[in-house]
Amino acid sequence: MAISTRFSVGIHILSLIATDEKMTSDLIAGSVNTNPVVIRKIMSMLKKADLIEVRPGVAGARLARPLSKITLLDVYHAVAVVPDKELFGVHAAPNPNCPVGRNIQSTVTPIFELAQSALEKVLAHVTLDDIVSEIEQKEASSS
Amino acid sequence: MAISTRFSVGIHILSLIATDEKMTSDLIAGSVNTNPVVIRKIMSMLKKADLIEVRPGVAGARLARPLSKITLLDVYHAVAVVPDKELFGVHAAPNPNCPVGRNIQSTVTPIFELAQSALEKVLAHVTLDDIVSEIEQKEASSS
DNA sequence: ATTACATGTAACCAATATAGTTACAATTAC
DNA sequence: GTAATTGTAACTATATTGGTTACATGTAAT
Repeated sequence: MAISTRFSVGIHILSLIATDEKMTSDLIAGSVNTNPVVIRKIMSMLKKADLIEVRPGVAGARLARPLSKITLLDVYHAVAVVPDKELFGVHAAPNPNCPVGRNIQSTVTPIFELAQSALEKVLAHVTLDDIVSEIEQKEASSS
Repeated sequence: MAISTRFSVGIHILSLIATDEKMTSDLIAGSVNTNPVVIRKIMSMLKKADLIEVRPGVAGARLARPLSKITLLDVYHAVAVVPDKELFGVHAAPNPNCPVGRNIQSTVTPIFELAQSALEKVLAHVTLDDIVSEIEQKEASSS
C-alpha cells in the first residue's frame, strides 16, 4: 500500500497557511479538492503535533514555527502515515524451532531500519520553506 | 500503513529455499507460522518475478539465480508491497485555479522520488546471500 | 445578545488491502 | 492408481483510507 495522501495534503495545507493565515478549512478544501472535514481532521493532527495553532470558531490557522523550521519529516510524522513509526511490517511469530525462523526478525529488522532512516533523512532535509519557495518560483516563471 | 509483511515473509521463504530445495509450502508455513496458502500465494509472486522455479505437483522450489544475485529490492518489487512502484500517494486533483493547488504535485513528487529511491538503494545493496550468511553466523555463535 | 460563521468530532459509508481459511482442480512421483 | 503437492478461486474478518452528514462548541461582529 502506498503511503497515505494525508502526507501530501498536509504539505498542501501548511503551504496554504503559510501564504495566508485566514485560510478556512472550506477554502483549503477547495484548493486540495476534497471535503472540508477531511482537511479539519488533518489539521487536527498538525495541531496535535504542534505545527500549527488553530482555535475553534476563529477562521484560519497560524504556523507554530517559522516555515524553515518545519521539515517534511515533521509533517510525515504528524499525519501518522505510518503506524508506530515502523515503515516495514514484519511477520510476528516465526517458528523458534527453525534456524531461519528464530533469526529472521533480528536479521531483517536492522536493514529495514536503515532503509527507513534513509527515507526519513531525505524528508528531514526538506523544509516547508523549500516547498513554498519552489511554488513561488514556478508561479513567477510562468507569468 | 506499514509495508506489508509479505516482504519479510518473502525473504523468509527464499532463505528457507536457499538452505533446502525440498521445502514444501507446508513446511515453510510452519517456519513462518502462517497458512500454507499464504505461502503459496507469495511463492507465486516470487515465481512470476523469476526469482524461483516451482512446478505443480513437485515438492519444493529452486532459486532461479544464485543467492548473491537476488537483492532485497528484487523481493520488495516481486511481492508488490507498493502498488505501481509509487511509495508515496499524492492527492489526485488539486485545484488548478490556486497557486498552491496547481504546483503542489510537481513540487512534491520529485522529493518523494528522492526519498523512495534512497530507501530502495538500501534494499538494492543487500542480497539474500547477506541474509542467509547472517543467519548462519548467528546460529554458529549461539551453539 | 443575536446572528453568522468556524472549528472539532462523532458516526457512518464505500472501497480497498491484508492475512487467513476452505475447498478443490491439476500435476507429479512412487 | 494412490498419495502428495502446487495453483487458484472464493470467501472471511479486520483495518485503513477518503469521504460525508450532522451537530455541538466557540468566536466575532453587528
